[in-house]
Amino acid sequence: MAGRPAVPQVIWARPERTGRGPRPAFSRADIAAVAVRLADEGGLDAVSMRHVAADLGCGTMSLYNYVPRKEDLHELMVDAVGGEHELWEPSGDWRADLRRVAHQTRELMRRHPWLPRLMSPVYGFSPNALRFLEHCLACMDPLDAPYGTKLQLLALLNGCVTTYVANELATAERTRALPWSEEQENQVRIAYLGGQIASGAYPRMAAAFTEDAGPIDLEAVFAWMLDRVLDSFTP
Amino acid sequence: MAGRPAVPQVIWARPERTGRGPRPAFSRADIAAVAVRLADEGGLDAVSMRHVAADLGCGTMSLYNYVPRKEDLHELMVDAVGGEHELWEPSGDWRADLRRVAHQTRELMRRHPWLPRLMSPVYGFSPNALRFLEHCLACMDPLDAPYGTKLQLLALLNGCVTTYVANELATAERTRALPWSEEQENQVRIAYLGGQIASGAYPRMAAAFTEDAGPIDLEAVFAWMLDRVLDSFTP
DNA sequence: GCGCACTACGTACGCTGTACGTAACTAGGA
DNA sequence: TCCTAGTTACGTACAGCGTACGTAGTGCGC
Repeated sequence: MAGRPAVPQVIWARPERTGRGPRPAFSRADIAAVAVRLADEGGLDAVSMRHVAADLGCGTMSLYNYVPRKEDLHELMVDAVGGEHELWEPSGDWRADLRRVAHQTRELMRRHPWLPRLMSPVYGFSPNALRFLEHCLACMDPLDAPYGTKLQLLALLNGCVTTYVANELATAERTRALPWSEEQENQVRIAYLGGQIASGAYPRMAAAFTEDAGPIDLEAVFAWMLDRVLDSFTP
Repeated sequence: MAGRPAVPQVIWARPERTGRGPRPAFSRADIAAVAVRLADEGGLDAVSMRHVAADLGCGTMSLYNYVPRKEDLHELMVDAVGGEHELWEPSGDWRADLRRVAHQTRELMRRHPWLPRLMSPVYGFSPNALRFLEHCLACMDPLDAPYGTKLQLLALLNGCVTTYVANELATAERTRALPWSEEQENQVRIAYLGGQIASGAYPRMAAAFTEDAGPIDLEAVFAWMLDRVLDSFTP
């Protein structure tokens, strides 16, 4: 009715097996694992329906029986690596626990550099995302605040971690597909930037870049950021 | 030499006009304006080399004389809307000024919902980005801290704003291309989520969703987040 | 045992970014 | 002043993408 409106579907609401017909040759976990491996090895661009199907050993269009749209494949991938989160018994110190969560998330994203680009609040309802959220809320049990506030803090924290790691990884991930090296690219960019700064139009930027700073300790900056966000939270 | 290594280029280092040959029919600003309009109207997917060229009124491949790679087109777009930032004389209250910057950035992203997806630190050296950074640093002149620290705070602030707005916009932007309505999609997702919560496996999530919360005030949450990040900063 | 819902998959369409070749044009050096 | 080298303009072509559709074949529920 109404033409062909294509009923919307959340892939998690679909049963993996309905009973009728031949038994499926693969599980969702199989498919997600293949897609994750492809993305880890060749970047997100290497994850195409054709590649995943070929790696699984089936025809391209067969994959559509398991994954109706490519976006659902992405959702499977995010959920699959979300399962790598280690969940522990909360210690009673919610700040320490959330710090640990954040560091773990950062490690997860460094293992799977494509993850930040796929992160989206609409994926927040996958099975492993629900387990993760529940765990974070459990860590915050000692904190006396409404759940709404806790969820806001979690969103803020995860947002900061995501952008931080995305920035960390942006250049590397971007460079992967380029025909020239990262140093070459950086050299050109720095040369251009140097010219702009030398023009005198941006005195503070110039000062910032000539400032005697020493090498940046990414770990320290990350920890600094976490402290900013967590320690400031006094409900 | 060395085969065809294709020398890397930052588009800003290329002069718009070299002197030789016929005078170009368009300026970079023209091209950026067209691309931005297309993205505003039809989402980022509507920005293809063919569409932009057609809208400019030239052949597809002619566009490559102005924009060597599609990524450069994105860089042009980010820079162009960066020019919409209103820059003012710093008030002396750096927190208030940065708050104003953040609100402006949010408005900018709501006008151009594709912006968060294109935001990347490698675009940070475009002309308008330099102007913007210089302005932010000027706002922070009353703050006694090394420029390195100021830049970290700026990165943190911009990161939070970006993810916050990205989350705000994700569903809307995502829904644009779907053949079914946003309510339909949400209904399906909520129904599924309700089933999961009712299973009893996620007691805190269940409590969070049954909590008497009232409607979320996105403005208030945004302001709350800014206060968290800014007020916590005591060098 | 019948029928139907499912799996499997080849073909095809429209779209993408862009490499390459060719023709027209114009400014700088002789 | 003319020549020529570097640019602009653009059509063609290719490889790859997501996926709609049609056609077999399979096995569970009735």
